[in-house]
Amino acid sequence: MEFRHLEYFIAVAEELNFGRAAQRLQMTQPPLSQQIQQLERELGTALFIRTQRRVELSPAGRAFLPEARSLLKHAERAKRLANDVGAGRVGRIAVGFVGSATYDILPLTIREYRAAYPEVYVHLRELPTPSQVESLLKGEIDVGFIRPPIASHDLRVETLYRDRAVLAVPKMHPSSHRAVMRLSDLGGESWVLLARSTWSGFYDEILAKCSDAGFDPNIELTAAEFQTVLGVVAAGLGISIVPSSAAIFKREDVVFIPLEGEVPTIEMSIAWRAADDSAQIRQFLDVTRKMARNQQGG
Amino acid sequence: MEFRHLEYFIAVAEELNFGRAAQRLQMTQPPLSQQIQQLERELGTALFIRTQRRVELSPAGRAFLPEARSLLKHAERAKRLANDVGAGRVGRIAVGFVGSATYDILPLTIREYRAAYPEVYVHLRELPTPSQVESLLKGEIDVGFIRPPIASHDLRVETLYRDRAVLAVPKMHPSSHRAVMRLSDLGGESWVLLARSTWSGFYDEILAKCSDAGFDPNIELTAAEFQTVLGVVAAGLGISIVPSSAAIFKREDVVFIPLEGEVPTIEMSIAWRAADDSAQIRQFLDVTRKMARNQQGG
DNA sequence: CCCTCACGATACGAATTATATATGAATAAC
DNA sequence: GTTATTCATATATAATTCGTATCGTGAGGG
Repeated sequence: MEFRHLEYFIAVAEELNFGRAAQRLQMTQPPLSQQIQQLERELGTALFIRTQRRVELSPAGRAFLPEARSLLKHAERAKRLANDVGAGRVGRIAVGFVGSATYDILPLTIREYRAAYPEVYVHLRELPTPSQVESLLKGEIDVGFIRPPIASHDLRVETLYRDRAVLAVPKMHPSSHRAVMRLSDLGGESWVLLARSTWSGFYDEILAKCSDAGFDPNIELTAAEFQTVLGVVAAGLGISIVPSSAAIFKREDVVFIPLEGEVPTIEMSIAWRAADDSAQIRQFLDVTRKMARNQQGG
Repeated sequence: MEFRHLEYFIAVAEELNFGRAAQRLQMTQPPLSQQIQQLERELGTALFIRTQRRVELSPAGRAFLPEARSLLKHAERAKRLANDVGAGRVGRIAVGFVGSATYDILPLTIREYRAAYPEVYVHLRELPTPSQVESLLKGEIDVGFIRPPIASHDLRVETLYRDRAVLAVPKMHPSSHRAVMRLSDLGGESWVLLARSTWSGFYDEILAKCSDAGFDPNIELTAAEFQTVLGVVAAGLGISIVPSSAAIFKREDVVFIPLEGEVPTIEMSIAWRAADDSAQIRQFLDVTRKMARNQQGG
């Protein structure tokens, strides 16, 4: 039995006339008769009673008709489902992100993506960059907002935007009134940095830039989140370098001062499996890129 | 899309290897690859990710797999249903019957048929013979226990059993002690007969036999059921002729006396549409004939 | 009563389609 | 580097569907 037989059967059952049914099916009558006979042979029962003048459904045919219809409908649904999933209109995508992505790019992207693909379930998971690399490779997440650099040939990385690094100093600090500063002025300070485990690239680069500027920073303490870093700065325990976007945590007692010259690169990137060319990923990346562009302009 | 494609897809999805799947399907690998490609083209999406070394399901394939399985199951159910209905194992049969069939043949037959075909819904309807003829022709009932004769070329009739006609007289009747009587002895009696509308053949035959016996019966009244007839006989309003099976309505005040010589034919028959050669009818007739034989023997 | 029409079944050739064989390309394992 | 494995492609063959022509059978009309 093939779907063809079901379509033929339904046509004959509705027309109760082989000739008209054949016409409707864009074919001639003899093959239609044959196909119906073939179906009846397979079912082991007659579907029609041919009374040499009119055709009518047998009890078996009457029972089979709704089944045949529902089978065709079911098949259509299955086809559309496969197509929808293939086109990324329905499904699931697991998104990893570093904490600092929640300041701007993540909520924008997720909101936009959900509006465009309401049938895709978006699973969100906050993870530091190294864990995201693992999770991507394991397939636990499909895409991740990360802080470069990462090293894996199986992953693709794309920079979304670059942020200026700015100095964060307590309001009571003697230099808090200055419009701009340079790293080389800061040799004697105590430092509060974002923990290396959260963003190793940033940490290492700050150390490298300080070294270039001729000093070895005196690191008072490290914290896992920028919010905590700023809290500690506010308490007067030291100064820090943060992305300008961290300024959304506005505080009365902290002042942000732009840095002159070579500053640490502060990039937000998105990463995904190189082997994954699914529509979901493609579409999610498109939305993300668009949001990144908009944000950079603003 | 045809069922073939679904079977092929499931095989590949389960083996995740075109070669082994082809082997399982008793075919070679190239046509299997082609058929899968054809299916993917129709669905507008890839079902597998071929990574040149291993095959895995795409998201669309993962979504489509349970649908494909359920479609095949659904098709199997539909086939079995058609076959069951065609073979008369499930379905519905509407049975008409005259009141006097409830004395013996009807309950026996229905009980036996239900035991043999528990999935066939048996619809029962009490109707006098002429109404059954109409209902059979209209298709409102499929088979009927009737009292012959009936006249219709579109119906088939088969006699199930013949009953002796016996005389029913009140206990106080002067002849109530006699072992046997003949119609010709009964010229002067008052008669209570089953209404002509209930069983015209019987009524007409009694009149004919009486005429043969040399008298014209004085019909006091007619009733629609034998039970009522016997009640009136018991009340002493007259005597009657009834099938011996009507003796199940045993009453203290009525005596049944066998008739000698030519007695009215008392037949129970079964009728069905000549055009109807459905399995249900065939099987119901078989059961009915078997019950009729058993009963006659007993 | 014969003729014609309508309708489904059958017979057979043509076209389409699925399948098999042979082969290629790419990758992983030794 | 070589071999084995695996899926894709090209071409040939087999199967099957489909179209054309025709038959058989009732029903309706003249």
